[in-house]
Amino acid sequence: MVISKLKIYDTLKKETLLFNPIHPGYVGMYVCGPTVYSNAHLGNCRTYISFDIMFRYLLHLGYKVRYVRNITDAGHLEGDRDEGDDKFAKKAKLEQLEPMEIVQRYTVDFHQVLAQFNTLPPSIEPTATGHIIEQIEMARKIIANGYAYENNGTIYFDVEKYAKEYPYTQLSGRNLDELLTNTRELDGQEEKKGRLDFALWIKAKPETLMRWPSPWGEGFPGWHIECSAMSSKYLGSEFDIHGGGMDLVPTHHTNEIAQNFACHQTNPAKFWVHTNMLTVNGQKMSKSLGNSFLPDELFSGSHPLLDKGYSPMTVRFFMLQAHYRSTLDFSNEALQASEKGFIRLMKATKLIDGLKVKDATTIDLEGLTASVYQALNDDFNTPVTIAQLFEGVRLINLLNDDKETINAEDKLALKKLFTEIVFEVLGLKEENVAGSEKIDGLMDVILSIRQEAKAKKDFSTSDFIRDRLKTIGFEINDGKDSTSYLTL
RNA sequence: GGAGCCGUGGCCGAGCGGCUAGGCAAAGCUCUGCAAAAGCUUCUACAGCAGUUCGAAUCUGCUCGGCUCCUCCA
Repeated sequence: MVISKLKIYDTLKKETLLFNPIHPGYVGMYVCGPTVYSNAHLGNCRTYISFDIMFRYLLHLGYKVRYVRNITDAGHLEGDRDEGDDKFAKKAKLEQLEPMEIVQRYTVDFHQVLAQFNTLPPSIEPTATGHIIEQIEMARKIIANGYAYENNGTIYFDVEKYAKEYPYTQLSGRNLDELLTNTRELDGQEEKKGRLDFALWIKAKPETLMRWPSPWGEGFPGWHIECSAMSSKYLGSEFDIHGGGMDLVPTHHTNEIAQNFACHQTNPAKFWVHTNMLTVNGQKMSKSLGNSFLPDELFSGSHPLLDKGYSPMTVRFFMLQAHYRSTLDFSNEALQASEKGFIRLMKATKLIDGLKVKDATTIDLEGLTASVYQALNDDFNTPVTIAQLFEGVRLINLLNDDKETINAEDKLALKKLFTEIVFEVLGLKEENVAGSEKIDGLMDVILSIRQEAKAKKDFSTSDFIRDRLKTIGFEINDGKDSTSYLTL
């Protein structure tokens, strides 16, 4: 195991602290997953790619990680008014489908999209509908502990009572009094005692499609309770990392912490980790603003704001060139720059195997390795990690041009560094893998014909071959005594 | 209205008291039949104003501009 001095920023304490797992060698991580009532857009993907990096790096450091990411497939209301249809029922009525057909469709879509971005599947992916009993049980405990009350079949969390004993607004940094006075007056909330109270369990109306029996009659769970119930079930009442998008801080995660304290008297997570938003022209990408990109529109280039399509790995690389806690602006120019940079990185990575071995090493491999790990240990700073890798790219190219030398042992270490960081930790992979034996053979034939033409100074033929190959994705590079090709 | 974040060279984006970020683009050079690739070199910036400091992109205050949250949102 690499000696880790990993530091992570905790939203609750508002500082970057040394990470030491609660149980040495083991890490429990919970990330709020998607509500599967529509297609995942790129902003959603950014969050899950960010947590994928954390998952991968923790695994790389040798931890046994249990990564739990839920699927919200019930109980998420439109407008959080604690009444009316949930998002699935609404969409189901619209499309004349069963709510669970909606859930299935978008769960499959979510998995396909994330697989294209080469994210690892979580260890456990629990659903809200599969944990109704746990949610009811948790609501009962919170009632028994005195922090929730029933009104006509609906259970509300008593925020004002809770806030007298616990720092309810600690995560968001808000002032409770201002929240109480500034919160908007919403319709249909006269059943609540306090205006900040939120529902743990909601009574079903006659037309409600998704409903379950409970001690308080038929109903369905509130949104926030599912994460509290499922994280407690699979990771215990205290675990290492709880993550999600920054937009979950003021409501969802604030309420989750409140539920956990009210039930278990504990803050569930040692580190609260939040990813920043993906923006388009400076504005948050979101469905309601109508500026969201679907991954497929990006890959194919069919979105009106794009000049061309970009591959999943280009997009992943693009996202990793910004830190997860910064906003990242999405544009053609930025994507194009990333595309070229990514190709350069992959080309150099492929060159390592063919480097000539000498007696001595003239590059500072130790320094390079140390700076790469230093960057990753600094709150998963992938942009700096990549900057260091490009220093390595320069060195690889110098080695390839015989301007520096490397011995056998260091060549292995260089190979290990690039393989582990580029592929395992950053989760990048080669695309357009051609290199089959038949293609190699075919290219040998074509290149030898071109070589003959060059020898006869028939440059129009040799250039024709080179240009045509370029248009179909083969880059021809004439070396001193040999010619190589790369697939782009 | 309240809470908070941000404004870095042509573009993207790190840094967060002194030390080269990096990628892309542009220019020059080396190499080459010409290219490409690669290497080297150049462009050395921190919204504005004032202050703290031996020293500020980095700390403080104000101004301007943008964004997020307070309503579902990753």
